[in-house]
Amino acid sequence: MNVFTVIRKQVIDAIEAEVADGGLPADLKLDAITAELPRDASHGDVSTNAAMVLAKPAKMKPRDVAEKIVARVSYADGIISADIAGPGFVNLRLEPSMWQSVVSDVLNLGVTYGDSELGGQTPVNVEYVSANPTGPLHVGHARGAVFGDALAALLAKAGYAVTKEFYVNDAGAQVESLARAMHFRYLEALGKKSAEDFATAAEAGEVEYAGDYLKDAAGVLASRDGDKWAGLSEDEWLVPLRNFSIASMLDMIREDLAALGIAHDVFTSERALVDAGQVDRAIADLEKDGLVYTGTLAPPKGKKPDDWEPRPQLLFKASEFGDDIDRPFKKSDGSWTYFASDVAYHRDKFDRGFAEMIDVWGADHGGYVKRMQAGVKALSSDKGALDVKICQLVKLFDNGEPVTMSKRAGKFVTLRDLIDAVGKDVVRFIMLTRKNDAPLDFDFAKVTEKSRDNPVFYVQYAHARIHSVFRHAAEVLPGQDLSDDALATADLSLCSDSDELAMMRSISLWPRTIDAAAVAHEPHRIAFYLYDLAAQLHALWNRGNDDAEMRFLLPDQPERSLARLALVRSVAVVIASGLDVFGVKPLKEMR
RNA sequence: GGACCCGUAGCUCAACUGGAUAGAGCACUCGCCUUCUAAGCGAGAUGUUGCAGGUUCGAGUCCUGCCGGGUCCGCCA
Repeated sequence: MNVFTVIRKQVIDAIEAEVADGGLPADLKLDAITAELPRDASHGDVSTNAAMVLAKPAKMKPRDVAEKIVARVSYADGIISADIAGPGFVNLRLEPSMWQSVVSDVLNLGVTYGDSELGGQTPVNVEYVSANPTGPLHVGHARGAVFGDALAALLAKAGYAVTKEFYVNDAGAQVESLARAMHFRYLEALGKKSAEDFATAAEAGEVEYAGDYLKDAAGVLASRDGDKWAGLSEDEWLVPLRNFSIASMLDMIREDLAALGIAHDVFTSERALVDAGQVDRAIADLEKDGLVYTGTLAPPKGKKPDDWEPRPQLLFKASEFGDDIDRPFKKSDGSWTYFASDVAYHRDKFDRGFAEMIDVWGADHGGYVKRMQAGVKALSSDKGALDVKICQLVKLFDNGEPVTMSKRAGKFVTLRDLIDAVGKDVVRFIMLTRKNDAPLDFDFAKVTEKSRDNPVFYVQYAHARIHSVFRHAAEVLPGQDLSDDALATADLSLCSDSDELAMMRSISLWPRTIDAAAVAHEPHRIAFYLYDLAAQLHALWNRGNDDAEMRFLLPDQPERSLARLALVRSVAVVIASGLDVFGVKPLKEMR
């Protein structure tokens, strides 16, 4: 049960009863009516905008509508009083039991409290990471990885049937460069080339992917195949070594992801799509719809490439679907562009039953969003929807000092470095403390600091404190059953302090926080919610320092203690539930 | 030149997607530990929400135009 939906229902019942009696016109649209916690507690428990929303269509003054609502809703179950405020808000004061009952709901449901039916098990495909299989994951990938994973968990909690997908870009020229670098490392492993040779070649730009990470894989290849590939021409070794390289890089990426607690459901290979003729088919279908033609693009204004020359190309009418210009499907050599195979890939997702798709991309792909959405509209006859979440850059600091990384030297801060430095859970939580489209500062010193301005610590500390209470409770209340089932039957009417009721209100916001975050595709809202919840818990805790009567454990008042234990236990459950969406383990102890 | 993102307190960020007097942390001052973790809590004040218009009962939020910052801009994925 959700307090807000219950109250909203009662407001709507009141309006419908009034309509039936002729006090309000029929056919009013009730969708925009809300029931929410007012920002200011003096405005009551729940506030509704119904009168203001209905005033215009009903051709009445907001306050007149409000009076009609108040007259009826005042007598509804659980409502003590209703009054009109400001421009026409109806403020409701609820029976404390309305909030108190939330506690037992939470204890009965456990971490499934907050699960919703919002999604109706609609299939949603969340594609994230999708890093090129050419090296280990780095910091930039970490944010998209965590974001996508948390978004997937969030949508699952909100009742969607989520598939987590990784798109493997294994068809372009970059994997051939990878194969060449692998071959070089392989010769090095056999002792036929030296590290100096490699450095020279890398310096001259003859070998890309100069990082050391290929060495291990090359060693594996050398011990498996001996010098089998050493005397052959590139034509002979390129394909097998390419396949070997991709496979070993993917293994490495999967291990990196596993270290972050991430496991995708589906890996889709670009090359497999191309080989299966899916690109040809997808483009042919668009051609049938008259959306493909051969033409010449105008050069970009203002910043013209030096080697610009007009060329006729196979183009997609992206501009008919909201993009700025039409986009090329074929390169001048006649091969497909990356965009063409990406269209085929999204067509493939759509055909697999995903009308709702979410792609998580890095900041440098911002300019690609419109064309991909245009592509999805075209290939799905406007039945598919693609939301693209762009994750902005992560700026690394150590105690306020920027951490520089040079990708050139093959030395960038890897995902592993991050995890080794601060731990998986800290990485995950911090990456979710900002909106995806805002840049994020990640300070190695700060994220491990034990203070209020480190949100991970602060939330975990609240959880640990609650567990600490329970460790003591066993001594203070010997023989009491402190299980969730038992606490769910505690007499919560003994928790009637205004701070305790406020705590319950916050707990009751959890389901709607989930829904709102899921609809907006914004997992970061959970981080802020948890932070606020933790702050309230810490505040309530400290009430006990000032006033012994407010301590959770009162040896001479077992009933009241049990009620308070039920309350704080439900806070712990909600925190655990939120951290669960983030893939973070709640801590029972911080010492 | 164009497209996309961002612009809120000295700094870092919120604001329940159009609601009431725009809120937190940091920094600064003062106060709170014989008892559940003081790694915490309480009190104290800061704003022309970049600027100018528009839409309506009501705008930080939506629309238009400027200003400033970032990212990107045919055959790289």
